[in-house]
This record gives sequence, C-alpha cells and structure tokens, in this order.
Amino acid sequence: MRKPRDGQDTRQRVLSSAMTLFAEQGFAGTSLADISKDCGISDGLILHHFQNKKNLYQAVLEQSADEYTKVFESVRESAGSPQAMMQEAMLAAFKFWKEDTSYQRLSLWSYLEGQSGLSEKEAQFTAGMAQMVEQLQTQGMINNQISPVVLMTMVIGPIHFWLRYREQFKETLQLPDALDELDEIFIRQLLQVISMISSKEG
Amino acid sequence: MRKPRDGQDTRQRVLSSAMTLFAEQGFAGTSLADISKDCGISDGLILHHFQNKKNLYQAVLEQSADEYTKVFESVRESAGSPQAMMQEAMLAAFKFWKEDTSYQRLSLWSYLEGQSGLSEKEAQFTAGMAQMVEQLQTQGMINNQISPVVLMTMVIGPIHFWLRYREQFKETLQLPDALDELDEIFIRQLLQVISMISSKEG
Amino acid sequence: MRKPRDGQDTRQRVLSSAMTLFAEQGFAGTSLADISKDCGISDGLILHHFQNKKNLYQAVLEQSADEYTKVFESVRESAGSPQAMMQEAMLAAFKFWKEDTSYQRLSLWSYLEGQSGLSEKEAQFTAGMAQMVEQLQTQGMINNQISPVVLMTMVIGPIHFWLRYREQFKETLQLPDALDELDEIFIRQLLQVISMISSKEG
Amino acid sequence: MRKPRDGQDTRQRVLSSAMTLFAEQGFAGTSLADISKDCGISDGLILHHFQNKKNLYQAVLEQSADEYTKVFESVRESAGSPQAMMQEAMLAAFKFWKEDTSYQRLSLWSYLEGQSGLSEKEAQFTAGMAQMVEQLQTQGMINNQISPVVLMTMVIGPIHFWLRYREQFKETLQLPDALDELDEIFIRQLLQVISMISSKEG
DNA sequence: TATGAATGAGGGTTCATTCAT
DNA sequence: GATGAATGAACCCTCATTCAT
Repeated sequence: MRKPRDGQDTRQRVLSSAMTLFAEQGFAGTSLADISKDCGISDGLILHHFQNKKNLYQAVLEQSADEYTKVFESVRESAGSPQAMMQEAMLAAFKFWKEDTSYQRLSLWSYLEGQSGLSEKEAQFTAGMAQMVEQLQTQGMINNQISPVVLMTMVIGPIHFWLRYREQFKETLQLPDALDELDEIFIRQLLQVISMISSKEG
Repeated sequence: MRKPRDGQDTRQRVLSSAMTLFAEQGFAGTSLADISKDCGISDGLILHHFQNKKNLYQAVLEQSADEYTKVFESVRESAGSPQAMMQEAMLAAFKFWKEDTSYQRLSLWSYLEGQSGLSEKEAQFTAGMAQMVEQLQTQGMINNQISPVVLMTMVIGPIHFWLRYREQFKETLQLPDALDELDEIFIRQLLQVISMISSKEG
Repeated sequence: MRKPRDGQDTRQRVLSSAMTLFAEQGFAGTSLADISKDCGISDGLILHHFQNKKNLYQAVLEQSADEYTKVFESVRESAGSPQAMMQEAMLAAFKFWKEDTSYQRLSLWSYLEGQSGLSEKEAQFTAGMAQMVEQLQTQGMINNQISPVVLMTMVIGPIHFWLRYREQFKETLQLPDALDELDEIFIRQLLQVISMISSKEG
Repeated sequence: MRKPRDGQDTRQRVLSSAMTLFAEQGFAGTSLADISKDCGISDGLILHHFQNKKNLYQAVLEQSADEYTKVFESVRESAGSPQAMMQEAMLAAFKFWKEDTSYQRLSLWSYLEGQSGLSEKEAQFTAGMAQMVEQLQTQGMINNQISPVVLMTMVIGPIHFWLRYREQFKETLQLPDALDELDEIFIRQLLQVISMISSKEG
C-alpha cells in the first residue's frame, strides 16, 4: 500500500488522472472508481481532497482554464505591433489546441454538460480579441467593413473545425500529405485569408 | 393506460423523447427511466423495441442523420449554377443548424462519445462539397489558389462557432441588436468573404 | 433465486421484516441490507417498491398506527357505559402495549427521530380520551376536581413506565412473582387508584 | 488554530458537544464528523482521547448519570421527614427532567439502543425509592395497601409521560395557559393524588 | 497533544437488463 | 405489444478507524 502522506502531491496526481479521463469520457461517463484505478488512490481519499465528484470536475476545469489563459498571456506580453500580436495569437491558439487535445474535449464536454467554466472563459477571450480588433478599426489600421466579432469567428471557427475533422478529411479525401503538413497548409491559407479580409482595401 | 398496440407509433414516440433527452444530457447522462418518464412508455417496452440502450441511441443518431441529409439533398436538387448551389447550401446549413438545436448537440455528444454516426456523415458531406469545389476550380470557375477542404472549413467552421457562442458574445460585448439581426449580419458578411475568396482575382 | 412476481406479497414481506428491524434498531441503525437479508428480497427490489428508505419507514409507521387505531376502535364499538368503556380501554391499551413490543419501540424511535407519525397519533388519542373525560365531568358523572388531561396522564404514563421498567424492577427488587402476576397486580392497583380519583367524593 | 495542549479542556469540550448531538440524533445518527465540526476538534484527536465512538458514548452517558445522581443526593441530604423528602424528590425529579431535556432523550436513546447505563441507573433509583416506601409502610406511616413499586410507577410514570406529550396536548386540546402554568397544575394535582393514595385512610 | 492523510467497508440509490404475466 | 417485478452491478458518498507527521 502507498501512504506517502503528501497531500499536495496526491491532489495533483488525482487532478492529472481526472483531467485525462474526464476529457476522454466526460463527467457522467467517468466514475470515481475509474479515476481511483487510474491513479492508484482510493475513492475515499479522492473525496477527502475534493469533497465530491462535481467539485473535482470543477477543479479540473479550472486548472485547464488556467493553462489556457497562461498561453495567451505569454503572447500578449511578448508581442510587438497589434497585427503581429494577432498573428502570433492565432498561431499560439492553433498550436495549443492542436497539442493539448484534452483541452478541446474538456471544453466541449463542459459546454454540453452546462458546466460553467471553460466555455465562458473562451467566449470572454474571443470577445476580448474582438474589442482589440475594434480599436484597430477605429485607429484606421484595418478594414472596418467587417464586424469585429464576425472576424474573430472567422479566425477561431475554422481552427476548431479543422482540428476536429482533419483526420476524417484526410481519410475521406485521401489527402496525400502527412497531418503536420496539412496543418501547415491550413494555417498558412487561413492567415492569408484573414490578412486579406483585414487589409484596408479588403 | 394507453395500450393501442401500435408498435410503429410507440417506436416513434420513444425516438422523439430519446432524441430530445440525449441531445440535452448525452448518452451517459440519460437513463432509460428518464426517457420512459418523458414519453410514458415503460422501460421494458422501450427495450422490447430497441433491444438495449446503445441501440436506441444509434437509432436516434440515424434518424438525425437522415433529417440532416434530406436538407442537403433538397438543396442539391433545387439548385441551378454551381455557385448558386453553394450559396444556397451555406444558407440551408446555417438555417438547419440554427433551428434544429438538438442536432448540433447530438452531433457533439456523439463525437465526444466516439459514437460513429453523425460526425462521419458530416465529414463526408463536407468532403463531398470540397470535391465539388475542386471541380469548379479545375473548370476555372473559381480561384484555385486555396485548398478546397480549407475553403469548406472556412465556410462551415465559422457557422458552427457562431451558433455555439453567439449568445455569450451578445452578452459579453453587449451587442445591441436582437439575435436574429446578429445572425443576419453574420451570415451576410460570411458569404461576402467566401465569395471574395473564391473569386478568381482573390 | 425466488421470482414469485407477486408484488403485493413482496411488499408485505418487506414491511414485516422492516417493522421488526426498525423496532429493534431504529431507522439509522437499520440498513436496507439488514432488511434485505432478513426477508430474502434484494435491496433493489425493496427500493422498487418503496422508492427510498425513509418511505419504507413511513409505511412501517403507518401500518403500525393502523393496528393501534384498530384496537381502540373495537373497544369504542363494544363498550357500554362510559365508565365501562374507559376501564376497557385501559385494559386494552395495557394488553396491546404489553404484547406488541414492536409498537412501543417504534413509537419511541420515531419520537426521538422526529419522524411524524406514531407520537402524534398517540397524543391525539390521549387528547380524545381527555375530551371524553371532560364530558363525563360536565355531566357530573365523575369528579371534576382533576384536569382531564392530567387524569389521562395518570392512566397512561404509569402503563408506559411499568412496561418499560418492570423487568428491571423485578430483578433489582427481587420480586418473587412471575411477570404476568406482577402485571396483574399492577393493573389492578392502577385501576383502583384511577377509580378512586374519578369517584365523585375523591 | 487552537493548540492549547490542554487535554482536560479538550475532553470536556468534546463531551459537551457529543452530549448535545447524541441527545438529538442518537448514537447511530451522530457521526464523529458531526461532533468534530461542532466542537472544532479533529476526529483524530477525539479518538485519541476516547479510543472509539462507543467509548465516547459511554463517557457521555456516565457523565449524564452522574449529574442525575447528584440531584437526588442533594435532595436526600437536605431532607427532613420521610414524607417531606419524597415530596421534595418528586419536585426535584420533575424540575430536572423538565430543564435538562438532553437527559430525557439520552435516556430514551440508550434504552432503545440497549446501551447499559442510564436506564439501569434510573431503575435502581426508582427501586431505591420503592424500598423507602416499603419502610414507611412497615413503620405504619403510610398506606400499605399499595405495592411500593406500583406507587413509584404512579409517581414517575406520569411525569415522564407529561413532559413528553404536554406540548402536543396543549396544541391538540387548545389549552389556553402557558406551558409553565400547565406544568404547575399538573405537578400540583399529581402530588395531591399521590398524597391521597399514600394516606392511611386511602 | 494535535492534525489530517489514508483506508476499506458499508451506506442508500440508480440503472440496464431479464423475464413472468 | 405491454407491464412491472426482480436482479446485480455500479455509483457517489459517509464513516470509523489507523497512522505518519
């Protein structure tokens, strides 16, 4: 039996297992026994640390949201011109969603389950970006014919959709390239289009 | 109680309740008791008609997929020029997803749950559209600089994203218009952009 | 496995086991597993019939209350003069409480547990008797110096107390007679005292 | 947090919380967590002081029994004539049970739970009183027609019964007076009756 | 003395499924 | 076709208790 008595470590190990399993199977589809089995920590102890299952789920979502926010904060800090920042933000978003597949799924589950958390945070993030776009428009730096929130929708919408369906597209359309190369093509063309839309003569 | 011995009617009533509930709560989150209570048909009889819960879920997904396909078949039949058809298809898709909220959610659930069905059908539909785009490109009718599947992604991705987040956007950004008007703006600007992208000088 | 499919019979067997066990161990001290083991009916089926544990407890209390009421109704019907009826009622109460030890205990448990039911019914019964006493007093048939409810308290209080402690009294005081004889002495002396109190010259 | 390392104080605080909670909810209905929460002392420490839950319960019952005994010892010491002492004892008992509602309940719980302790002590006390009555009878000081233990039963039984049901009586019979006044009437009439019974010409 | 991490058994309840009627 | 009795496994959670710190 394990009895390392390091509560902080235990908490983290539970969170880690829970994040993986909740991402795979959702809240209703994941039992505490699943998590318990996965991380080798008894249900009783899990509840001792998180009170109840819903609380644990919330903790997982919050940790996920934190990671998500961190990514964009680092972009915001490192960026130069507004246009450069937006470009970098798009690339960072694509990279993040592509690599952290848990995040994508958690976000979808929590949306469907009506669990407040990730979805709200995302909407807020997108809305924040839209406000930045608006500023650029009033400063005359980009095309002001398009609604800022629609512009953001045309950036993030395709990214989500692509990451969700690309493998099936590759299969159905028998696309010859590797996934990474397809990703490369996709993001390049997306950025081109966005830059075209936002250019003043758009 | 009711005993009309009309198997066909019973089947349909179960399917209808099940579709609503599965759309709201997903497969794992919906019990046969929920469905039984909702449509007033005993668990036993539900299983008599559908063998088991998973089977019932499949039946729901198939019925949903059928409705989905019907919409686009009607578009395909009614259409004139390829460009007109694509335009109409986009509008039809938007209208369908907007009005049949059950469909959206079912599709997401089944994707997350790894249930084959809706997602595949959607990917096939998108891929089919992409092939049509390709034909138009080889016929020199539209810009061939952009990958067909990326183009489709830029059409459907934003639609999905918009329908999922628009209410939260409205709230966070305190957009003044009614939802229907926002939808109007969105779809008009989207169509404009797509037409711009596909135009030969794009 | 037993599968007699006689719901009514099953319900009654569960109630019977439950009454015994709840009387012995109280609500909190009795698990559904206890009951299940005792009557050979699975927990699942018990819940199928009674929804939840508390409901089952209520059903037990109600059945008990019914038996209790029946006893006194039969007395009320069979009685002649008011004095005779009161005498008979006292004897019937003594006999009932003495023989149905389950009832005594259930009543106490439910009182302590704050479960509405038996206690209220008993209080109502006692109050009803008190009202009858009052009538006799206004008719000048019995001593009206004593408060009716106090008189009732002096009838029923000793009976309860005696039945609860008589065995320990017998042991501590090394009373020579058998329990039944002690009961005989007790109830005879009690009735004498009560008749003395209620007599007009009392 | 508090860490005064005063074992004696800790013990007493636990006992005090435990007495209240056990009186309200009984042994099975009270968890160590309840007690821990109520007195702000961790479960671990409670068990460190009392070994296990049952032990703690015993300690509570013993402390209660001690308080009970103290009351009657003080009566015995202060009393003059035997009759005066019995009268005082009755009044003291009534006052004690009326004011220390915890005691009443603890006594009932422990009786039902088969926990030795309070009930035995009470029976012994009653039996002791009965022996005193017997002495008075052999000395020819009171009526010897009535069995001593029956006499005691007619004293204490009504007191218990009254204190348990008086509030419901007041409500059901819509008695106009305040509880304290009803108590006054009750105890006066009870004492009268008892004195009547014990008087030589009874 | 005092805390809280850790356990394992058992609590009430839900649930998909089977089957007699 | 239709009901609901019956089952057993699983679910979330509570609990008394142990023990490292």
